Amino acid sequence: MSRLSRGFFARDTLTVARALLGQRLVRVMDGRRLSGRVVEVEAYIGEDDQACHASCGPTRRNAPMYGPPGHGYVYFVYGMHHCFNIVTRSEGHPAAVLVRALEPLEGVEDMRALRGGRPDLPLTSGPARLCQALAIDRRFDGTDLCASGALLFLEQDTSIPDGAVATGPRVGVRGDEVAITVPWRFYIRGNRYVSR
DNA sequence: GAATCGATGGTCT
DNA sequence: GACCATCGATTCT
Repeated sequence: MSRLSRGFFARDTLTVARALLGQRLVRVMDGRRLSGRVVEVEAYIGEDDQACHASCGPTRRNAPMYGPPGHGYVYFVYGMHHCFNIVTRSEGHPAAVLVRALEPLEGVEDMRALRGGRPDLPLTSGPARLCQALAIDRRFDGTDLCASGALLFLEQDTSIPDGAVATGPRVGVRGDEVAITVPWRFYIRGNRYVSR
């Protein structure tokens, strides 16, 4: 199973978002692998995108978005949730892809425990849920997903044909008409693990 | 099934 | 002090 390298993430953000569908996000915890196939993502691109955290220019929080590609950008919202993004393009261009949903593959029992042991709640269908299931928090903010020895990284997995990819407006965003309507959400059509 | 609401704290002006 | 790239429970039709 080959790891996705820097060059994969250094491309145009929409290209990266589309290409991430079907790839495997892997978290190594206590020597065990927790992983899931990426089934839903959203792109946030540049200071002109009013829904992007970089829309007000560089701040302490969004600093990783301005950094090199292939790094994590993890932020804390609503006083209790984390969301995981992958930085794209090149240093100085603030853009990232939010991972919104995974299809659980490895370490399902560990994920269940991390989610509170509740059998009735979805494991990884939602940006905050997957962070909880994979124990992703701000320790991974700014970390290199391409480094050897990384505890969070991506592996090449399933190739998704164009016909199986759906797009639409991003979920839960605010901003101008463009930000609200631009179809920068990508997901695998019909996949049961896509959020909402 | 849809709509609504409370929880809870970091970040930025 | 306002604003959240959410979730889960509750309360409706």
